[in-house]
Amino acid sequence: MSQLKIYNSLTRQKEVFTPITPGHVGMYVCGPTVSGESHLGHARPYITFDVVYRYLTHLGNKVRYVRNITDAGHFEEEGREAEDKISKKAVLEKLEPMELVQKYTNLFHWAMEKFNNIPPSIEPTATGHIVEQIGMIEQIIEAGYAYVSNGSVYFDVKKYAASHDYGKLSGRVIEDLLETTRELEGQEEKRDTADFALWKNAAPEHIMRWKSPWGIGFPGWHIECSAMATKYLGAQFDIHGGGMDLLFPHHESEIAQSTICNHVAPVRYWVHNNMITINGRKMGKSYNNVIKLTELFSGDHPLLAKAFHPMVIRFFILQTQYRSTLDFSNEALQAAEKGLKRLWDAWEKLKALEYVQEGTVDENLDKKVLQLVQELEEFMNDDFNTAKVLANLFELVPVINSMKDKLIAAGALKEETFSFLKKQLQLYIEDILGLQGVSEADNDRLQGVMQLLIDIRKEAKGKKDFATSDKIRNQLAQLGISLKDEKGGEMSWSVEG
RNA sequence: GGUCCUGUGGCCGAGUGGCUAGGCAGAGCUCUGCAAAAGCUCGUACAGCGGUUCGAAUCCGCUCGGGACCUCCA
Repeated sequence: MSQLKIYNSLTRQKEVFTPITPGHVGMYVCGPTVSGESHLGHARPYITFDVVYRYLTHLGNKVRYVRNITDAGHFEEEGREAEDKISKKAVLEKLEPMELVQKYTNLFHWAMEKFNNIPPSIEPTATGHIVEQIGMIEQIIEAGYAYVSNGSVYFDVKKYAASHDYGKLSGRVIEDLLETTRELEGQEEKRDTADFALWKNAAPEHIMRWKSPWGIGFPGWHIECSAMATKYLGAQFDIHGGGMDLLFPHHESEIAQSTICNHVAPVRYWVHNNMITINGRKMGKSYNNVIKLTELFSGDHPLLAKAFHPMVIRFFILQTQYRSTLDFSNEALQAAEKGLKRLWDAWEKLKALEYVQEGTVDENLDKKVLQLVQELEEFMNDDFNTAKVLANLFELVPVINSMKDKLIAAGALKEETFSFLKKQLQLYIEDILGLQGVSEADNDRLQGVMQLLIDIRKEAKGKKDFATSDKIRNQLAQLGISLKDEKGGEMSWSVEG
């Protein structure tokens, strides 16, 4: 049995994964900022780390999966016009900030459920942990690595860098950071442009504001993750995940803050997913090329040829290794849609198949199937290579279909191979990859009606009354239900997306 | 400008020295009342140039292209 290896952004290589406490894994993933709707790009980390969570659990670990909700808002822009992002938007929409936060949190949860993502063990909110954040900032000040300036608190990067490696994670060179001159106003509060805010004083018009030892204000950009991760996972924990775009400054700063407070590197394995691109460009607000999840599911977007089921998105994302960029296009999504259907149909067929001892065992086939199935674990252990897992699953599809259609004798596989195949596919397709069928036919009445139509059509076909049998099939097709004749006179149907 | 990543067949995308990735689309065949599905077969791809090597998509160099981060960002 191979060992799980994870690519660690910190060391830039794959490392054997060893939890700090055997049998237990602490995992923190940067969650959404609920000042707006999630888009396709946001789907990637949550699906990626859902699979990581599922796989670690499958390996027998008790995993505490913490994913925050950023509801305190960050700055839209640094400097004079600095405004709390959430309060600013709330003014525009004439909503209470918390009403807005609730709305987008609900939408986020709804999307997560559609993706079949398992909810995290703890989903802490930034606003619910102001006390912890203030406490952490006080510790940093006491340690001498932060200073108060005009009601704000800044982390002293230069001082930290003198004794620590600031830039280790992101590959930044501290000298370059210190040299960078920016023409942003408000910088005069800082001793150095590379310093980052731990606490910001709030202008009177800010709606979201809290009391602190330094006056009325709100927490800085990076402190919430440090505070909540420390609280729920301890001073040092196993995995910290997030998008690659968070490497700097967010995660780099998290390391600095936590290291000062807890005197230990906070994270053992930093794991980062790559971006989803559209026309080769990162999907993001600043590029004006986002497709929101609600638009994706409804098809209501000029760039979309049609609506796409959340499972299709999940499958689309899992077809790529998480550290590669993934380019969006209608063509690619439609390919994913058909691929998922093919895989799922075969899986459903296998589920319904029972082992029969007939014919002789085809040793070569048996060996091939066994290998394909056994490799699934190997691929997952190789830095969660879901792309390779899916490739193997697809290689098994013709075998399953051939068994179903009796092109391969039911006994061509050894009984133990057959049951192993069934068991592992259940495990990998449903439990680990978390895939589901896209059919919306889970409706008893529809099932009954369809069975009736199938019976009538069978009778008609038996009498060579093709006019009737074609009428049933054609009219169902118009309703978006496809009826297929199978070998042996059986019929199957499915609702087309 | 600095740091880093990347360029695979019509599209998406695995793959870091020699063994068919896979999916979608396309072509042919089989099965079939027809259709669909399914099965079989096929395209023989690795930006360009040069180098290392018995052998490179895979290592090195250069050229060209794309991108990320350096600012909120999954």
